[in-house]
Amino acid sequence: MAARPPLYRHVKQQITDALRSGKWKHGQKIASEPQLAERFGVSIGTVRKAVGELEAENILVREQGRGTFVVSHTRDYMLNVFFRVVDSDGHKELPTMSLLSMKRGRADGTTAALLHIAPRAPVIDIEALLSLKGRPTILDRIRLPVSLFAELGEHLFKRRDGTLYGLFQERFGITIVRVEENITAVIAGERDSRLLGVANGSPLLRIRRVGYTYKNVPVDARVRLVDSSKHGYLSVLGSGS
Amino acid sequence: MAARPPLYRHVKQQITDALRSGKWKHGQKIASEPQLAERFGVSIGTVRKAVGELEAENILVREQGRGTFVVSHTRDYMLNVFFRVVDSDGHKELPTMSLLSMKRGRADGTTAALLHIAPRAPVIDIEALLSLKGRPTILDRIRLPVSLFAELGEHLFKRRDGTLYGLFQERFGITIVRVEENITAVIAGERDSRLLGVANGSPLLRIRRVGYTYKNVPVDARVRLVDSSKHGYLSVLGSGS
DNA sequence: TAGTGGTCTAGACCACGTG
DNA sequence: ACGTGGTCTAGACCACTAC
Repeated sequence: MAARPPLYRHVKQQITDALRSGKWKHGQKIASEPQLAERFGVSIGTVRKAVGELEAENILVREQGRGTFVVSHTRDYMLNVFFRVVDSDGHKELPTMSLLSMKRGRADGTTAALLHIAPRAPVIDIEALLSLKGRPTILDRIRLPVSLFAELGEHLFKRRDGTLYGLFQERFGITIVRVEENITAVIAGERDSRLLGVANGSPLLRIRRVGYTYKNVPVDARVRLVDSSKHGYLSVLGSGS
Repeated sequence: MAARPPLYRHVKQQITDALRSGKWKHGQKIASEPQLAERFGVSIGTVRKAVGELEAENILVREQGRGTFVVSHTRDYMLNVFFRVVDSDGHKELPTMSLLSMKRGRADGTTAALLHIAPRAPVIDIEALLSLKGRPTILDRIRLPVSLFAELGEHLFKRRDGTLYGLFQERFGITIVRVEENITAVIAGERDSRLLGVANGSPLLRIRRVGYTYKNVPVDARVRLVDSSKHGYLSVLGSGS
C-alpha cells in the first residue's frame, strides 16, 4: 500500500538529480518555470511547489524578473546560513583563515563513522586557525575523505579569499546543503590555549560539525574549538513571525 | 511608493491577530479553509498560502481530514522545537524540573534590555534544576516580567508534569513562538558545581535564552548552565534535502 | 456520507529586470 | 517590449477523518 508520492516531489527529485549531475552549476540560472513545466509535463503550479521547497532548503534562490539560480557559497551566503559565531553585540563577521597544517592520514573510528567511510580509509587532515577582527578565535581540525578531495593541495588555500565550502563547490563541484553541529564545553589544552592566545585552562566551546551534501551524504567532519570569551554561538529556534 | 503587501499577508496578519486576541486557543481547531476564504473574501488558494506560512513558523498545524489547529506546547512539541540538548547517542529526552527558588525582584540592566522593560521594573526570579535520566544536568535562572505573569506562584509548579512554556500557554495564554540562544563556555562556580554535581572548575555551557511570543515581544529571559560532559547542544543548519 | 486538508490544473494579471 | 518570477482566482479531484 505504498502511498503514491505527489507529483511535485517527483519534479523536485528530478531537479535535485540534475543539480547533482552538474547540469546546472552553482551561481547559474536554471530553466524557467514554464520550461520546467513543459519538460516534466506538469503545470506551472506544480513546478512552483517543487522549486519552492528547494528554495526553502537553501538549494535554489528565486529572483523576480531574473530567474532561479543555484545557490553559490559566497561569503555572504556562508555568513547567513552556516556561520553562527557572533560578537557580544550580536554582529557576525566571517573569519580569516590561516592554514596550520595539512597532511594525509587514515580515519579513526569516530571520523569514519561520521563520514560513512571504512575505518582507516584515507583522509585529509587539516588544521586551521580562524581569526575574527585579527584575533585568533577558532581552531579547526578538519577531516575530509580522500575519495572526494584527492587533488586538494595546500596551494589551493594560499590564494584564497573565500571559504572552505566555497572551495568545495568551485573546485570539486560539491555543495554543502546542511551541517549538524554538536556543542559541548571543554577546558583548553596546553597547545590549544597557546594557539588561541588564551590562558591555559580557559573554557572553550567544542563544536563537532559534520557537513552534508545532497542526499544526506556526509562530506566533511571537523572539531572546532572556539574562544567564547568575546563571542557566542547564536541559535534561533522556532522562527515565528 | 510603499509596495502594496500581497493579499495573503493581510490574511495571515488577520489570523495572527485572532490568535493573539484569544479567539482560538492552543490545541483548538480554527475555521476551515473555505470558511476563512469566505470570511476574508479571498480564494482558498490565498488562505492556503497564509496558513502555510503560519504552519512553517510552528504556529499552526494542519491535519488532513481533521482541520487546522493552534499548536499546543505539549511535551513532544517542546522536545522537537525548542529543546536541543541531546545525549551522546544523539537522543533527546525532556528533563524533569525541580524548583529551587522563586522570588520577586527588580530587573537588572541586562535583563531589562532583553525583556524590553524599564530598568528596575519588577520581575519574577526563578531558579530551577533540570535532570536528565535522574541526573542533574541543567541549572536555570529565569526572569519573567511581573506585568505578564503577576499571578505566577510556586503552587503552579508543584503539580506540574508539563513544561514551563506549556504553563505559560495554559495559565497565561502566552505562546512562545521563537527563542534565541547565545551559547558560550564558562567554568563552573562553587555553587553551580555543587548543584550540578560536577567538580569545581568544570567547563559548562552557558546559554543565554530569550523567548518571544507573537510580534517579537520578549517574554522570558534565562541563563542556563549545562553540564555537557554527557550531553551536547545540537544545532542543525541549512536543512537541505 | 459529509467535511477536512492535499494535489493539480489553467489562466489572468502584477512587479521586476533586462535589453 | 519581453521574459522572469509573484500573486490570485476557480474548479476538479484525491486522501483522510469522523460520524
